[in-house]
Amino acid sequence: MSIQKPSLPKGTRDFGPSQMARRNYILDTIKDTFRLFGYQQLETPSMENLSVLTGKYGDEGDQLLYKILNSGDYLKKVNATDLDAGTAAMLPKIAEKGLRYDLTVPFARYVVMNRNEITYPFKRFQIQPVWRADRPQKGRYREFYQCDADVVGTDSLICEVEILLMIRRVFAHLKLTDYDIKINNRKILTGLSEVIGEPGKEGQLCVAIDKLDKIGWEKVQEELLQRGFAQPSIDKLEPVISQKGSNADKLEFLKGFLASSEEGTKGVRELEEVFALLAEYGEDEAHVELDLVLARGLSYYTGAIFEVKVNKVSIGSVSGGGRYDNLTGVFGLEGVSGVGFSFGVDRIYDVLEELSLFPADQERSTEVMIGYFDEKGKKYGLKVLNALRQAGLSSEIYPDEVKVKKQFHYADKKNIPFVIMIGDEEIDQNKVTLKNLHTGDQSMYDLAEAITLIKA
RNA sequence: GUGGUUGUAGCUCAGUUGGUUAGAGCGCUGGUUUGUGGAUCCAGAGGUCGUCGGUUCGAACCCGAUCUUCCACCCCA
Repeated sequence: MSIQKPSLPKGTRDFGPSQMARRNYILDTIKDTFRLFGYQQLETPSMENLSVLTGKYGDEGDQLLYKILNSGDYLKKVNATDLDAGTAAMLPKIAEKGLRYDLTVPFARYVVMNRNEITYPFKRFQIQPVWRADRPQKGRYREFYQCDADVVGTDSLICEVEILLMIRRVFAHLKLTDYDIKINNRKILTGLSEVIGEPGKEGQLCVAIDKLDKIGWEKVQEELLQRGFAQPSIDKLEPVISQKGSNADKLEFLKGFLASSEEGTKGVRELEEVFALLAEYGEDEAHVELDLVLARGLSYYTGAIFEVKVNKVSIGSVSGGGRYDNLTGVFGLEGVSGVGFSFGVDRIYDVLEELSLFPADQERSTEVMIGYFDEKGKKYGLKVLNALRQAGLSSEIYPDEVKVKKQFHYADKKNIPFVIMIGDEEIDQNKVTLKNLHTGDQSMYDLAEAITLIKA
C-alpha cells in the first residue's frame, strides 16, 4: 500500500484562514453595497442541465464547459455507431449535466422558471464560484468566484448610474483610489460601423478595436483589414481613435460624427442622460471616463457597457458589465431586458495585495486566550472563558495542559492580542491576570475590569 | 486548443564537465529560566532532488513521457 501525495486539480486553490479573512473583507464590502442599493441575494446550483448551458457561449465556450459524467453505467446508452460519430455526437449520451460557466445564464434560467412569482424590476445579486476548462495563468483559474448584480425588467438609465455609484462605493471602501470606470454604449459602436460604411459589422469592429490598448492602432488596422474592412472605412475611424478630452467633449464630437446614424445618435443620447442623471444625484464624474473604443467581447450587450481598470497594477480589468435587451430569449421568454455587472474578487484580491491595501488586523479572530499553570487553573479558567463569551468577546482556552511558554507561543502565532493568565494567586484573590501581548504589560484585575480593558 | 517555461527541506533558493554522505537562510521542535510569547545563544528533526521510464560502472544534473507552475496566443473574470 503506497502512500500517495495529495494534490489539487490544475487551476484550483485552497483558501487558508488568512486568505479567507482577506476575501471576506472584499466580499463583505461588495455584499453591503449590493444590499444598500436594494439588491437581493440569489443562489443557484453548481450544476445545471447541459442543455441550459450549451450554445450560450459560442463554440469556444462549449469547449470550456465542464461536463459531468452520468452516474452509474454511463456507457449504457452508447453503441458502436455513436463511438464512430465522434465526441460531439456522443456527449449527450454520457453527460446530461455540467458545471455552471457564469452566473448570468443560470440567472436567466431562474427568471424564466419563476417568471410569474417575480415582481419587476427584479434586482438580484449572486456570489458563487464558476468553472471553466481554460488553461490557467496568473489571475486566471479554472474555478473562480463571480459577484454579479443585475436588474431585469426595466429600461431606466438610473440602473446604469447606480452601477457607477456601486463601483465607486466598493472601491472607496477598499481604499482604492487610482482607477477608471470606462463606459461606452454598444449603439455607438453600431453607429460607428454604419457611419464608416461597414454596417452590420459592429461585432467584428468590436473584437478588433477592443485590442487598441494592447496592440496599438497600427495593428488594429491590420486586423480590421483581415476582417474584411475596406481601407477608406478604416481611415474614417481615425478621428474617433484619436479623440481626447472630457466626457462632454467626446459626446459633442460624437453627436456630429454619428449624426447620420439613427442608432448611433440614440446611443449618444443614452450616454448624455446617464451623465445628466449622475448630476441629478448630486454626484460628480470622478473616475468615470467615456471610452469610445471600449467594446467588450460579449455579443449580447445592446446598450451601455462598463469596464473597470485599476491603474499602475499588472492585473487586467477587475469589473465589467453592460445592458442587454433580451437575456431570457433563448429560454423562450422574450422582452426581458436588463443591465448587470460583475466584480472579479480574485483579481481585486491580487490588486489589493499588489498595492498592500489590506488592513493589518484582518487575520485576527480571537481577542483573548486563557492560559493557566495547572489543572486547578484550567478549571477556574473555564468559568472565566464562559464569562468572556457572554460579554461578547471572541475567546478561547488553551485545551492541553502544557508549559506556559507553549501557551504564549500559540497566542503569539495566532496574533491574539490579550492573554488572561490563571494561577493560584488569581484564584485566591478571585481575580485574573491580564497581559497585553503587544505592549508586554500585565497586572491583576477583577474579571469585569479586565473585560472593559479588552473592549477598550 | 497551439507554442514556450518551471519543479531540490514547511518557505525562498544554492548545488561545478555526470562522481563518495545533497547545502544555506528563514521557519519548525527541544533546551538555556520550575509564573510568561515576540529578541540572543545552544542542540535537533526534516529531502526516494515533481512522478514514471531510459542512457551510464555511476544521474539532482543527460534523454523521453506525464503531472505541476508561470508566460505568449485564443478567449476571458
